[in-house]
Amino acid sequence: MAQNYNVTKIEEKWLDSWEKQQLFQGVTQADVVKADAVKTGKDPLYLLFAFAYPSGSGLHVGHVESKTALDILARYYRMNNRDVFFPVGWDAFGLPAENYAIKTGVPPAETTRAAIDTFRRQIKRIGISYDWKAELATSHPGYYRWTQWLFLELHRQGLAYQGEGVVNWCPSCQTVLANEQVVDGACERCGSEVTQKSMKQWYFKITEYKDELISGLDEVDWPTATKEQQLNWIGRRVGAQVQFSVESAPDAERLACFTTRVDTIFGVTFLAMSPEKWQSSGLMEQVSAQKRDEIEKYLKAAGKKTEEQRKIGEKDKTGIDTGLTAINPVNGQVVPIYVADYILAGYGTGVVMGVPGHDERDHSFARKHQLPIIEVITPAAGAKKNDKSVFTEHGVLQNSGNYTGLSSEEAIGQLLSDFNADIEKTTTYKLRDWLISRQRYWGAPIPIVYDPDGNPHPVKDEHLPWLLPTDVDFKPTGESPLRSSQEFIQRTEKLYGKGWRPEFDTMDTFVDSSWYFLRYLDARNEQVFAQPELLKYWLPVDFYMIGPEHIVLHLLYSRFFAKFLRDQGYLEINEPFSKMRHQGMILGPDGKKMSKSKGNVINPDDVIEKFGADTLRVYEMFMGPIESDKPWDVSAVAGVYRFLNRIYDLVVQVAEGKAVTNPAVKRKLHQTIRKVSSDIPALKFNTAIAAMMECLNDWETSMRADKTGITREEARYFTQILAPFAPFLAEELHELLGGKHSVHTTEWPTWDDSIAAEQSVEIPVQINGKVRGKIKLPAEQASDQAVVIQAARADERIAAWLAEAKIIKEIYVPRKILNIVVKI
RNA sequence: GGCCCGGUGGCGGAAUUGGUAGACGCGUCAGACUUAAAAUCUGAUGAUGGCAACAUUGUGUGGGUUCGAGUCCCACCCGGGCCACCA
Repeated sequence: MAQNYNVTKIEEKWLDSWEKQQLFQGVTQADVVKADAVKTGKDPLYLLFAFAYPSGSGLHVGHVESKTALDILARYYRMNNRDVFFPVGWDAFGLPAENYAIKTGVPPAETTRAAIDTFRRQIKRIGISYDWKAELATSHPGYYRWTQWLFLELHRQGLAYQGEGVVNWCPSCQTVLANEQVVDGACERCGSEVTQKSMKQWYFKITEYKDELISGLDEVDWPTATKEQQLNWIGRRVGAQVQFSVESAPDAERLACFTTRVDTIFGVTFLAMSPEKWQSSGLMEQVSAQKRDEIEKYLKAAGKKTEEQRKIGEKDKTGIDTGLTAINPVNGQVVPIYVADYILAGYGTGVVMGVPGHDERDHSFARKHQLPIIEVITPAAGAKKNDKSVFTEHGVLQNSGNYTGLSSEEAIGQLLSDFNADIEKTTTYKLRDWLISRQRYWGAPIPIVYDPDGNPHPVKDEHLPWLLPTDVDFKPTGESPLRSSQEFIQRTEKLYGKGWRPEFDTMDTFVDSSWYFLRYLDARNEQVFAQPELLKYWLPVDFYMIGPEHIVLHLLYSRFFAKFLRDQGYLEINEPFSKMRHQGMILGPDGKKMSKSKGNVINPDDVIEKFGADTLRVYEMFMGPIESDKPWDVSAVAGVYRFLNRIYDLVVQVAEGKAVTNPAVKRKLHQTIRKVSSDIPALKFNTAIAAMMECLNDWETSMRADKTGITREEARYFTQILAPFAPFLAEELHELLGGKHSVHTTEWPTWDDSIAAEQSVEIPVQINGKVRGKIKLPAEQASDQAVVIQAARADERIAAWLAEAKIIKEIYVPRKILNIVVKI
């Protein structure tokens, strides 16, 4: 009877053998690649997995899922004669290692190295066919030397600049955060409340590419949701800027308001300025002395508010009347000017025309401050009214002078042309420049030095890599840890002169992780970040698998770098990632997100120990569609293990000889090859596995019945289509069946449609859309409608249904269904 | 509040994109083997009624289009994710 095959022994045997053969390695050597490309004429394929942060807890089942999925593609395409590049690396800089260092004093370099070693061992153990020769880690000087080079390139082009500004400050991490890293007013990483602080920081001018970052999305095959989120983040809005002059100070600069709804301009009953805008406007001078105190008080209170409190303010819109008034350029209406903290400083102009009739925020502000509310838009005829008190959609203008009766769209166009001195078409964006300075240790040092007068200068090329010092105190002080390094300061003075100081901040780790896919192509090159020939040969990335958590930032930044490098002549592509998909999350057996505190974590090592890596891989691929979230099912894993054991059992029987082809099983095999061959490129791994299971079931049944099934050669096809999924078992079985070389270097089997074709067809027969019977016909007769109808009428059950009825219509969809429409 | 996914047996999920709903796997039940258990094998398994053939019903809800709807259209309900005082 079937005995479990010795998983551990087999898997370890092949691990060893593959390692010795250096299977799948070495493709990144420039000369090899060029020679290969010319000689073989192979079609290059770049498969990319979003590299991981090597956390101390090691590989989890989620990693296994996405890595296996890509590995299946890599193996499949190699067998289909594509030149596959499938690299691996580590997003090794980052906070967890530094926080650990703060706690224990163990340098991040050490913990990171240990973590990488663990990951590497685990990844090899599950048989991922990475090209290890291209392995990289962002914390390695050989890598961050080029991160620094990239910074300097941007600097040279004026796209890396220093700016003083109010920044998000995380008091717990003791660092500045990018806007993108602030979630609901809290630090994305540690959850502490973020405060505001004014500092001098380095920025990358990503806004330079804002329009191209939008239009480029048309070129790529990405999930629409991802594109939407990118668009949402860039936040392009077309609207108008309306100039309001200040009535009480005719000489003062006019106030520009951004609005997407100029059509509501007759409904303006006040102007509102953000506190920040007010402070920089100089309007305070125009205000009476007693008002001034009140306003100062308000500004102070607003400045103290945290993001969280501002949110609560959604319901309670505070603000203060400045006593100043402005003139509506369209109708000359005089309206009061308020300072209100619900106005965002960073969006539009920081001044808003208040239209309480048609904007919910303005509405609640107006009610609180007893300002008039004018209705100037009504729903268009036929349009549905929603029951909200404030009508915020487009409609038809009312109480709007000459414009009354126009639609919103018409009015916007008219106003823009009638008032071109005061109303100007404008586009605004939410996207801000990227703040990259971090007051942290474990990151790439910003390659800038300051002269004794405090002016920044780029670190000279010959001084790269601008090494991260090691003699630092990790304890957070609110200042950059690099300040505590004697070596760092001495180095700077030695190389640049007395009184020179290095930049003490390091770069946001997103900088490291947003160009690694370029470095993979030539990871050991010390002259350039990658040779042009290699970049040209491999780019763009053909398929990128990435977790949904990196949708916005990582992709935006990577695209920005690619476009920048293209403009500098290094790349020829517009978009770095042609096709992208996201893997779903593997949930615990309880259907909840895995977490240590819930105790529902599945450890891949345990599964490997019990069932082997093949079972782990096949199970994870069988769970369901790759992009959806799915819970772990402990007993279903055993089902996959049974499946693999049954394959082993059958193949051993075949290898022992005496196997004869059973035409039905052979047909099934060809159908299965066809199905698996189309499912893999479509990422439908679960149905590919189901098809192999079906094939095995037929094969097994036939073997049991009369010792027939498929021959040794045909069984080898089966091991070949199994190989991407279960590389260890497939290799073992292939050898058992007398395969000369590794199954992974064989050519993908082809199927024969004529063998795969079914000989007889079963056609369901419906009466009025309900299946009442089935008829079986030889395949060649099934396309003849007359024959099919005749056969259907001859069928006993159908005849009974037709006896009392009058046939109205017969619809035959060849080989699929016959529907007889009758009247009873 | 906006946008994006999704809702199919006891469970994970299939369904040639408008053509037999429930492939495949898990679980459950019954049986074989066993002193027994595990493992393995065989069969059954959406629900309701029936000894059975079979009938009715069934893909979140209510309508619609169609010879035919899980699939398309309209309205709604529920769950998940992302964004959100963005004017």
